[in-house]
Amino acid sequence: MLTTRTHYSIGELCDEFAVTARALRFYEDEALISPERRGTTRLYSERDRSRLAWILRGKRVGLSLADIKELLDLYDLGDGRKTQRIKTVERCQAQADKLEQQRVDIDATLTELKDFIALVKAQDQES
Amino acid sequence: MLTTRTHYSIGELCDEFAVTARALRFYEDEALISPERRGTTRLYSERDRSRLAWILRGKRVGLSLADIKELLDLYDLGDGRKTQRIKTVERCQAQADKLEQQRVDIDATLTELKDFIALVKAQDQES
DNA sequence: TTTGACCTTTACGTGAACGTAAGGTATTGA
DNA sequence: TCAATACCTTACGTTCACGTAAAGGTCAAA
Repeated sequence: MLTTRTHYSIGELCDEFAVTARALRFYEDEALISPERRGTTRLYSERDRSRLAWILRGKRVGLSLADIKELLDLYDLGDGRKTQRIKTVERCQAQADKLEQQRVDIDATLTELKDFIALVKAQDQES
Repeated sequence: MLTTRTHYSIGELCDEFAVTARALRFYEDEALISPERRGTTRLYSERDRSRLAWILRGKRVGLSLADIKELLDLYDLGDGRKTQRIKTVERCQAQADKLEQQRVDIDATLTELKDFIALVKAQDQES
């Protein structure tokens, strides 16, 4: 039976995700993760681990920690009153729109970069 | 004859691209743009204008000003000795790889965001 | 001529996201 | 028993990308 680990030390997560312990503690200060403690030592659960993965992916696409926290909180709530659900959808949609625009920009930049690379490589051949 | 303007004041570029004059002067300090001067006043050419557009798109995809400067400089050079061309291709390829990864991350995040939005909207109907 | 709209420089301030000591605790293997 | 290893907290330092005065120059319209 291929079972997943239930707990990770801070060092293990650091190795797995290539982040520093300082960063993980900082995320905790900012209330993005809340690992348990055994004494003073942090014990990260599987859920903490996947939240961390989400955080890091959020960072890679350029979201601020504040944005990431907001989205994680919205996921956590998931429900709530109707007025709040409307706000939830609005905020998520706004982030989604930003990401769509980013995709367009990335595609344009990639096209230019690749064209330029091809150009320089061509010069390489002709010499 | 639909001709393009040849010069822009700092204020005009600020309006067009929705950036502050402080930002434009900062980019100049960092050697990303070098507008001419009429007296002390900056005169941006069409080329400066398109460089600015490039800079801002670079920022939107998460490049640092240092990265952007490097790429702009590489574009400017365009040629050079063979050893340098190799480095040029390497650096460009590295940035391109980073952007490809970012696309993947954006797609994943977008999928999750949209699924979540759909979920919350569905809850909205059922109440 | 003076008001207002622009432009300039110099220089200190700011928020985000950690880095980096400095010093202490707890467990573990030689 | 002693040293290494891994964890902890507190707190000041750092980089990036500008923001924000403060103080002033230039030019056109009223």
